[in-house]
Amino acid sequence: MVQAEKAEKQGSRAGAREDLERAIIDAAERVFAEAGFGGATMQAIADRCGLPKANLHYYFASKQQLYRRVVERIFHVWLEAADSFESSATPEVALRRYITRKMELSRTHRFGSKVWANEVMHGAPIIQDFLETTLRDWTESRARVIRRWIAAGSVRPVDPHWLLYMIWATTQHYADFAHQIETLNQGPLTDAQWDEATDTVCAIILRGIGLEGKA
Amino acid sequence: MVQAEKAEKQGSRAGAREDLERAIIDAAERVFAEAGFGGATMQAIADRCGLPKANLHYYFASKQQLYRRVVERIFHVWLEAADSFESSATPEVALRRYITRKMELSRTHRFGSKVWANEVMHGAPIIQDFLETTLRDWTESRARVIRRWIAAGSVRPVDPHWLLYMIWATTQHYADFAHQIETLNQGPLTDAQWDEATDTVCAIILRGIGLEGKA
DNA sequence: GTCTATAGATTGATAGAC
DNA sequence: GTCTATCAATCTATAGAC
Repeated sequence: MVQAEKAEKQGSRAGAREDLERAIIDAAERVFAEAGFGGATMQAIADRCGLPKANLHYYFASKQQLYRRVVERIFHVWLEAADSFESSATPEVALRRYITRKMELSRTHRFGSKVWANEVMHGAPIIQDFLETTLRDWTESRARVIRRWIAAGSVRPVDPHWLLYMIWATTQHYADFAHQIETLNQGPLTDAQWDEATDTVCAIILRGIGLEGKA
Repeated sequence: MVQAEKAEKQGSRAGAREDLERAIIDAAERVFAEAGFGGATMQAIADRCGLPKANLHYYFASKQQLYRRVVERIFHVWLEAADSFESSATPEVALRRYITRKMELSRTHRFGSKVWANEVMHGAPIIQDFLETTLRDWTESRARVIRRWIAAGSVRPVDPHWLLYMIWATTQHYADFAHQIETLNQGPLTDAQWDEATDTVCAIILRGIGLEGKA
């Protein structure tokens, strides 16, 4: 049973529209990830969620509006992943939690990550406002935390931006370049390989900024 | 003067066709990088290199064939960047040279990097054969070198694949996500910032695998 | 709210004069 | 080799019956 039908069964209660919209966004996320914005067609999205093409235009005014909802969703999931920066006691725990969470999200939200990468690579024509407001604020706030760690002597002096870019790049690579990794690996990564890759990424970055062994 | 005209001036000598093809590939690289394969149009490529659209089909039978030439080019540039693995005396020098070279290429070949990322993200429909042959052989050959370093005790024990993915991800991030970085930076990175980012990436990775300070 | 049918615009590719 | 003109296919978006 396709997702749209699952959502339809719950049609009697209040959240029916939200369920159907979510089914459409799920389908759109996959299609946009696999074909890019330009290569994706409303027909392909409609087919994937089992709805006539015209219904998509009933729920979302345009292809672009549907696309924006997809990009917004992964963006907010990532923002929440960094709560560890506030809630963790030490830099070691905070960074290890953040990297581990981002690796998990690369595994579970592969398609959303790809859509985001696509959008940014093409100059962020749809979500530039997010980059300039929410993402910039978020980044500077985390950079301040890292600078406090450096001032306290627990982290070696580095520009926090290069460190954050390294964490984003490395973790998201496992989603965005999953196809290349799986080709080289001759198959999908096993649970053990995901754990090992996560441990290695944590170990290299933490040791690289002078943290490993202190935790 | 557009690139196609520059190439045309040299029309009397033997390499005229090659010059024109290169001008077309240069234009195509930019357009594919900015719009993706699906979003790119032959018209946009023709406009960028100042040729009528029909001429592109004279030199390249199809949009897909032109695209493949673009992807092949960046791929071979990257392969050459790793000669340092054979020609360098120590792991420190080899890895530092490789990372530095990859960072330079992210700055000078931004568009090629984006086209490659796009292609892989969409499942490598056009260049899957490269992934399975050339890239796999290249990767395993470098992995063997890294394992020798580990056996010799100069590098901490890590699966070489996770290390290579980290280097690829981090360096290519500066090309693929250049727009995001420049938005957060409120402008393009300066020469000093590129140097600093490169040094920081080298330092974290080398220290992370137990090399920093030995060099 | 859902569907069929189609309008209106754009695209990759080609034909044929020069 | 180069150009203009155009075909055939495909796409987004909408109109209108139910």
